[in-house]
Amino acid sequence: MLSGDIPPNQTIYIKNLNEKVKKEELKRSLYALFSQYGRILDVVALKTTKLRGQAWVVFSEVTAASTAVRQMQSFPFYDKPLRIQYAKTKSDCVAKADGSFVPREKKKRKEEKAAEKRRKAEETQQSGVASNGQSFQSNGGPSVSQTSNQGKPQEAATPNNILFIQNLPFETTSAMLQILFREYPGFKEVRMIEAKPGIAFVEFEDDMQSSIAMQSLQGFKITPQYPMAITYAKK
DNA sequence: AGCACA
Repeated sequence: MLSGDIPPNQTIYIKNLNEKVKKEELKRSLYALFSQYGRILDVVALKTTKLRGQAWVVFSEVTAASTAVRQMQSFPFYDKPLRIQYAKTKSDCVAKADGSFVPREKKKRKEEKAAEKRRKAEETQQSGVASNGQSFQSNGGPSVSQTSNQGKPQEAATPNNILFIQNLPFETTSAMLQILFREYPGFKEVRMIEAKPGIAFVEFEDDMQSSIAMQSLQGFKITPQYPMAITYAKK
């Protein structure tokens, strides 16, 4: 099997990520890029020596993960092709949702393993040694787990640097759209067609930049009754 | 290359 015989999982494991990208930006960009395949429950990325260059994107549906694995395979992301597989284990946020979550002991490192051993010994002989002097200060990360966003359903959406905007109020002008879209890096131009009111094309320099703008402005209302619907233009 | 949940 191409995915390295790992069974399907609603979480995808991504490697070969550009390690120069800062963690929060990386998470945001991954969220932006992958939310086209479905609702994302969490994005996990750490920059420890063991885990830099990798990330996990947790979808609410396995089918969304499958589509993402296929369609975003080798997608150039910060100048490096994504390598995507299914994750090997269930994500905590999923376990928490289905009730199977059990907080793990931190047996990641040798010292911690040793600590655990000590602890176990302690347990068995009921000695009251309060030896664990670790003042465990979690390094204050805001842990940007996205709150409930509306996920766009999963269709064969092939990324494109050109976005297709629909459901615009007829009075929308390209100048109005420019004001919105030019905030996003890589913006090139807005094109509208006189004969077809309510739609527009917005071009970016590349797929990634268009994806980020799409995610950010998805559903944006120019007027209250018209949330804009953004998809990739057809190639 | 590397599968975690600060």
